[in-house]
Amino acid sequence: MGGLDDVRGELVDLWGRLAPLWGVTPAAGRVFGWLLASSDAIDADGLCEGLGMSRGAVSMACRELADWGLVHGERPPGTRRVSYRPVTDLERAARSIVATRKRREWDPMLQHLQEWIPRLKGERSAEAKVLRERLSDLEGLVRTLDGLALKLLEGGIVPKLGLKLLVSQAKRKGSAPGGK
Amino acid sequence: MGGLDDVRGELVDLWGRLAPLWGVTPAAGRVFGWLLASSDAIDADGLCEGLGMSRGAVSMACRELADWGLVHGERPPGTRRVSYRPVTDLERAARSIVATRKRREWDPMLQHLQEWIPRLKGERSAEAKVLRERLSDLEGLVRTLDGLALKLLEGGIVPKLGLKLLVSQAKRKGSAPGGK
DNA sequence: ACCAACTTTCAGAAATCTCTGAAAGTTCAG
DNA sequence: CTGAACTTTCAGAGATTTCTGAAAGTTGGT
Repeated sequence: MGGLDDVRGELVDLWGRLAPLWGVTPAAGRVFGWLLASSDAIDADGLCEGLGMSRGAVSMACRELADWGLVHGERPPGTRRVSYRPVTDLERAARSIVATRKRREWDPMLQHLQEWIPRLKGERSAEAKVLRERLSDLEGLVRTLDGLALKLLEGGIVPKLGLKLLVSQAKRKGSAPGGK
Repeated sequence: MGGLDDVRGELVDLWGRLAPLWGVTPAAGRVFGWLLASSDAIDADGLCEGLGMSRGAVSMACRELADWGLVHGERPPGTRRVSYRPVTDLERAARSIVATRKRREWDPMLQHLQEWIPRLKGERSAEAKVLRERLSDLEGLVRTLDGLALKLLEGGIVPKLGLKLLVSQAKRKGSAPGGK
């Protein structure tokens, strides 16, 4: 009673609210939160009941989470029922998120920039000149961030060694999560 | 007349679609795109006309962009009309975005984690134990990412070469990350 | 091949987010 | 202080996203 259920509820709630900021639907966020708080794999019925969601919503959410690489479905031999478990290797999970966002955000951006800049080459107006410059700057920035993302993806998210260093530095500088 | 207007239109469109992925409303994204393509500052009327948006929407969008630190309003002396200009220092703009997202996403996450973990201390169940472990892992990851964000914020975001340094140094065993 | 056990799909309902337009508020010149 | 010139606010309209629930589709055992 008490503690565990309360914390689980708040966790589900927080993930439900934060998820959209990450391009994940609220339902998927809630499901993931619930799975995090379970020691065993859970099947669709369990999720429906636990979260008060419909069958369809659970199905959609699980599929979405599987697409993001955040959960795995498993079918115990002898049954037809799929149970879900969250990926507990957080490093891997974070990597899938970065990869997906890169594909959805940076890649189309770069693609368009590369097409737009040449199309402005002919224009003489001041407007065109300014835009051309700004787009070039933007391209530089996006390439830089893209490179950073790639680094993270390849090198196992900022190899733990370096990580600890960064973290301890961050702590020293007092970056306490501020008020509400 | 072709090129410039076409590119501007596509730019406005792309930013309108990408903006929500960044927690920015579509309207604000479109306004920013339009401003990027103008060599001069533009006032609310100009934006209404150029983008076909209502007065209220333009006002909201400009306020939002100002909150993110992506545009500045300026009032030429002798008039009451505010004109807007995009921040062209992209490094600074990117920094505002990171700072805002950190505040909205990581900080509340950490705050909750720090509160939840102690509340599970009393529980004996296997569920509670698993959850406690997972939350601790999560805290570690969030702290790591948070530290990385701070690094970017403090250290003039991505001095293009510096970045590579940061990352490659992180890989190198034992040596402290350079920088300041 | 057939059935029972599950899962997925999808049209319409519901909830949420965004925009409009006009009224109210603010600011400055005179 | 007053009025003109702008900006901000906000209730309701409109658009978009998300959820439900039942029907259709799969799958594995027999």
